[in-house]
Amino acid sequence: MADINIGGLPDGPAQSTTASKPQSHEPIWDLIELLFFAYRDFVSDPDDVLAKFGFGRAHHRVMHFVNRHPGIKVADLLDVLKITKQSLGRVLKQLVDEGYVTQKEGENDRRQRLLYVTPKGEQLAMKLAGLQTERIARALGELGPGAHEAARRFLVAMIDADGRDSVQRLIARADRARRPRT
Amino acid sequence: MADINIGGLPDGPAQSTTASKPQSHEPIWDLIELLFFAYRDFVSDPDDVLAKFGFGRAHHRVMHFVNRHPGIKVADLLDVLKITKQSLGRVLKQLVDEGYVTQKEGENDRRQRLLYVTPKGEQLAMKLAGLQTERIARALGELGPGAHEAARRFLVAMIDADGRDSVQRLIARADRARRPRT
DNA sequence: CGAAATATGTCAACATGGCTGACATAAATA
DNA sequence: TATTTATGTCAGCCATGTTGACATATTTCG
Repeated sequence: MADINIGGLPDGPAQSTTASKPQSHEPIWDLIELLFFAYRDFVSDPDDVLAKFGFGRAHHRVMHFVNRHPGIKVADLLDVLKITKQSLGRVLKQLVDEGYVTQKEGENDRRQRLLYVTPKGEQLAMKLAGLQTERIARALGELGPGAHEAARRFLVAMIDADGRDSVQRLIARADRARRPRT
Repeated sequence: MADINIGGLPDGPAQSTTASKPQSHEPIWDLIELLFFAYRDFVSDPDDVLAKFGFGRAHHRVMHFVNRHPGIKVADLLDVLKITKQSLGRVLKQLVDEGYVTQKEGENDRRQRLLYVTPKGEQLAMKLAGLQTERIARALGELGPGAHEAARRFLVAMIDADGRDSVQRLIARADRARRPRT
């Protein structure tokens, strides 16, 4: 343990022991700031790689979700990213033009453009996911065995109540889609 | 087993039980995606308020750190935010011009511009922190009593190893600065 | 003291990635 | 057939990041 423990205090400033009361007491400074720092570093690893490809974070997000959810509809991707179709269109066009993503007509509904990564696209997506996994694995490795589950539960609880179900379904569905063996 | 997963199953797809092995096996999809979703929603609450003031996320970050670390030097703020002085200068100027932040000459070193929030600035900063605290408190409230500590440890571990110490010192220092009573 | 380093500010130009609004096309559906 | 839906696209704007060059005070060092 030693000096891990941000403030040096074993139980936070006032919230830890009163976590059940949601009144607007003192801000939960430590988690507010830690979320900022953790996320800042979390996205920084891929950024360096992406720069070499002439891509940015927007491309990363698209690549990630297309790779992870093969055959995703444009509309669903928009919903996940919560951006406009114009913003998506810009980066998606580049990814398609440069051969990282392909589009396929929907079988039932031929208006739909289902999105898939190409082998080249998958390679990049997996590379980026690998970087982020390294960081997460290192972090989890420093903590106890329950850390993965604890982190997952915390992050899920942080998501908007209404979007939470669809996010969980999305992730669950992807697990089935990407790993048919088991 | 059902297909809602995330918060449900005690041992995930493959990572939960092998969390201690840091080899680059299968990406840790769930945490990668959950970090994205959680952070996306985490910053969305303040965004709405900021929009009414004509401010954006960049202003929020500056307001936050100046409020939380009164008298912070410009150089230190740059270091924390990891942006260029030109980017900072733009938003900082607006915040100063509109009376949310003030600058004071350093006592020892008169080249320094130490940054403070005005009462008006503090009000806004606390409002924003309150929104984020609501979300965090709600999340922690849904989880067990150890959740705050677990989240803190996970987030700290996610930070770059080299920056981690300075972040922890920063947070610890701020706790002392902002709450001299105790 | 004078030179060099430091802390900050500023101008100009550019890139990325959000946004709105308007409009076009093809396919599904009522 | 008329309408709705899924998608694409053009045009322009805004926020916020970048680099590079340069200016000004002030401190520090030789």
